Amino acid sequence: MVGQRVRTRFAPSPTGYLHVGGLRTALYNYLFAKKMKGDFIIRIEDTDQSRKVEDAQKNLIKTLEWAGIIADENPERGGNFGPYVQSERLDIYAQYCKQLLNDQHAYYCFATHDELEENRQLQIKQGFQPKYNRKWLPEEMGGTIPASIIKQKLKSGEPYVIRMKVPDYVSIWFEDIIRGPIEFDSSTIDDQVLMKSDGFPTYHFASVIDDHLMEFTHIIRGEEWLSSMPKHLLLYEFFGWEPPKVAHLPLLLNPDRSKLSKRQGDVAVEDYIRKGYSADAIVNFVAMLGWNEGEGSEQEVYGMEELIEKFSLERVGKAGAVFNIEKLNWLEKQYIKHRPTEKLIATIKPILAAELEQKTSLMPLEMITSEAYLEKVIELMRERVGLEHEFVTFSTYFYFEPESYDEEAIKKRWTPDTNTLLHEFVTILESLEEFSADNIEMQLKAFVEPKGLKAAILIHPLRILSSGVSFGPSLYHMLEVLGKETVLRRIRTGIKKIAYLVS
RNA sequence: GGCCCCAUCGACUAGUGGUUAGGUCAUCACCCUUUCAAGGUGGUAGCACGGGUUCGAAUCCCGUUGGGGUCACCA
Repeated sequence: MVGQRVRTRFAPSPTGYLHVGGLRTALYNYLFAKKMKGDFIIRIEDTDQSRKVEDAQKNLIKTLEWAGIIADENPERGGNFGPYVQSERLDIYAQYCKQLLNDQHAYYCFATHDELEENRQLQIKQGFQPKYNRKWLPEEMGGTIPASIIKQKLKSGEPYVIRMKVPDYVSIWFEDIIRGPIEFDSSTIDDQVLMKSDGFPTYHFASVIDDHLMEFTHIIRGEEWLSSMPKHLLLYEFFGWEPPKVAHLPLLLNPDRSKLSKRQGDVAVEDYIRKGYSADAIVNFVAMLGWNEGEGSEQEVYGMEELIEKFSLERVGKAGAVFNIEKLNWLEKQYIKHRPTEKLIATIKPILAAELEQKTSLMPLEMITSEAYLEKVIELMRERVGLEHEFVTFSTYFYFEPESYDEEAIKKRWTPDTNTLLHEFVTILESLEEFSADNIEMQLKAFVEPKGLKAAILIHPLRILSSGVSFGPSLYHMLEVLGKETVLRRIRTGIKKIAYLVS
């Protein structure tokens, strides 16, 4: 064990989307492995055939890679410890199960579902803990069923499961990297089913076998697995294997402190991708939910490389953390603020292209789709958007004519003289040789000051007419970017369109 | 309910016996300002409770309360 190359795993079941909690588990496994110059592996736990979802495995891997979490070994890429899909390892589990049977650490159980349920209800009614009653424990293991009966049942092809025999009244102790020493009494543990009647192993059995065979040195998983730890440890003991080190991560919580779930917001990483969050922000955010650098650090923004460099399991907290979307939003803004313009352009382009398929623009297409133009939009909007797609969706007026005008703002900003002033100023704008921000500002002030008026008297109406809304970047710069032709057109048609409001 | 885990501002957290309990998000006020942002300054706000241990506890121990997880032929 000492000096061994670190190997960690993320072992999701392919039942659908990637949960943000799963993303964090995968992240921590990845960070730890990379920090230790080891390997991170993805294994698919598809031992429940009924819950298997088509394409889920592909999607899981794809989403993880989107986040920058690249596995060294996975079902698609392969590796020296494959197969990495449990349904392809059935013969392996059968073989180890046989060993347990031979060693009398496991036994056949022919109880039916109804029988088990009945037993369970009875125990609950009597105030006992629901627990398998060991009806099928064979004589030679201390039970009542003679070997001959078992043999006969087997021969007749009756369905059965195989259960592990949990020793009575032994203390099971282990050291969790995050939580410290934890102790369980074996009498509280049920005789866990190892092999289901369909021939598939249960999670507990398959994961122990695989974790050993795949030579993982550290198991990092959610706290919901903490209480099944003793079963796993017993299995390691039965086989005479050295268990890996374990770390149980605190849960991610809803705002009401219950386990993070659907119904109270989005839990799928895919939901956040769809909304437009970037991998940088999501990874950064999720990493900080339960881990911090400590030592008085006040840093909030971390890139993947930096996380790898600074991550440590010892600094993972024990208490659950609420998934607070506001902080995510803030982080996203931080990233947008510092993201290279070229990168932003690359993500905006297809979004704009899609918009242009839906709506027609009166502006020259070559112009508004050019990188030079997008760069100017980004310059003006960078500190005003919360998500990348908002360079298009929150800034539509840079590409499309206003569809409506903020009526509230019009009522507030229009005086009886506004239209007259506007008409006069449009003529001035039209005569401008150089349609630059400085020039527009100069002209506007020169126009307004002799009249004893403030610039604001025209600034607001100009903004509303040319953008439709009352907020946005510096007016002069916005007009410059829009261009003379567009600005003149919008003011002229705008005045007509809002006439009903200001007559 | 049994077992297990957890507990510092509304949220994420720093803190490992002696601090005016620090930072970030959110929130409030002010400044900047043509708007909206961004930025700046300042403020409100926290050690769940009760016992110990100690000269001294957010920090260590016990209990209480509260929250969470888990008790399947699901993972």
